[in-house]
Amino acid sequence: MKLSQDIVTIDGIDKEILRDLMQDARKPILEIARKIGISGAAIHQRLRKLESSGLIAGSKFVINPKKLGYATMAFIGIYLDKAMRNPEAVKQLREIPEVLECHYTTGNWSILIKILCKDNEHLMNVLNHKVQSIEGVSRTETFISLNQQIDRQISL
Amino acid sequence: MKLSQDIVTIDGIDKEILRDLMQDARKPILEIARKIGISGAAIHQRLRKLESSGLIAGSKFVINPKKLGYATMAFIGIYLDKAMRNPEAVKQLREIPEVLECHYTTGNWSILIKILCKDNEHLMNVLNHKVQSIEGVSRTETFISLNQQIDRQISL
DNA sequence: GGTGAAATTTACGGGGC
DNA sequence: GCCCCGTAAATTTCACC
Repeated sequence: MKLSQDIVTIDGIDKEILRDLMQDARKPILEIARKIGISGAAIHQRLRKLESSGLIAGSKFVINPKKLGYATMAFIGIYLDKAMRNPEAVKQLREIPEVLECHYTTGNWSILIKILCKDNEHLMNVLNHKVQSIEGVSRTETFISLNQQIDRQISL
Repeated sequence: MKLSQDIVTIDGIDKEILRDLMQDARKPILEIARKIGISGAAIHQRLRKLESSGLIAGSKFVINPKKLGYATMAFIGIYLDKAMRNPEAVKQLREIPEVLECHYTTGNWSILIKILCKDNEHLMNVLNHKVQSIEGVSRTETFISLNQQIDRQISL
């Protein structure tokens, strides 16, 4: 088991395996094996090593939120009164299911969040009744994503 | 086959299946079946329906970028000279592998991107030599993510 | 690291209810 | 919409090189 701070080195075969699975997590290992030209067992043990190294964080089904009526994504920059209140504010942000990401950031804001709502009215409700009511939040700046053109992971 | 604009309605069993697979795309269907208490075939045909409805967009292996030395995430607001140049600018942003997301946004900027680099120096290089050199980009504002506290999908 | 084969478990599809 | 069942395929582990 590698230590958490270690950097993992991978070769071309690892990259090929990961590229395939990053695109489709349920792609059969044997199919990848046939394509690359090594045995399924070899890929299996490479994956086990990559998992235990921590490079593979997991796998996810990806849902299309629009199909559930969630069509409004927005980024919200948050100004906090005191930097010391940050952990408590994050804890409360975590309780808001519409919040998908939360970053401590450099620059104007203390925190930047990504939020997913059904529509503008829903967004307004979340902003006014949930985000703004968190203690320490003094002001917010909202940027609605009119259209997401790129969405991908790190390229190997 | 449902039309693209249709909203999909799902019941509690669908939610349970999806919640499991959103957390681990390789979780065996039979395991989910045993947990829920219905047959694997039932889950199988529910998944087929959810896929053809477009609600399931796919599946992904999730990589931990820090293990490859990518430790600096940043959001960059981009001002463009002319709104008409947007499609061309996005096309060029797509060629920059460090760019993970790209959104047309309301507010100050024309575009907001999320970027992933190894360190601050790498980020500076991408900004100065790749992003800033795109025609139409007049100014940028950078917000470095010091720490990402929340990262999740829509909750069902 | 890799192979190849055996054993186990899953995925998949049809027919019935 | 779900179950049972048969077939095909995938996963996983093993001894061996």
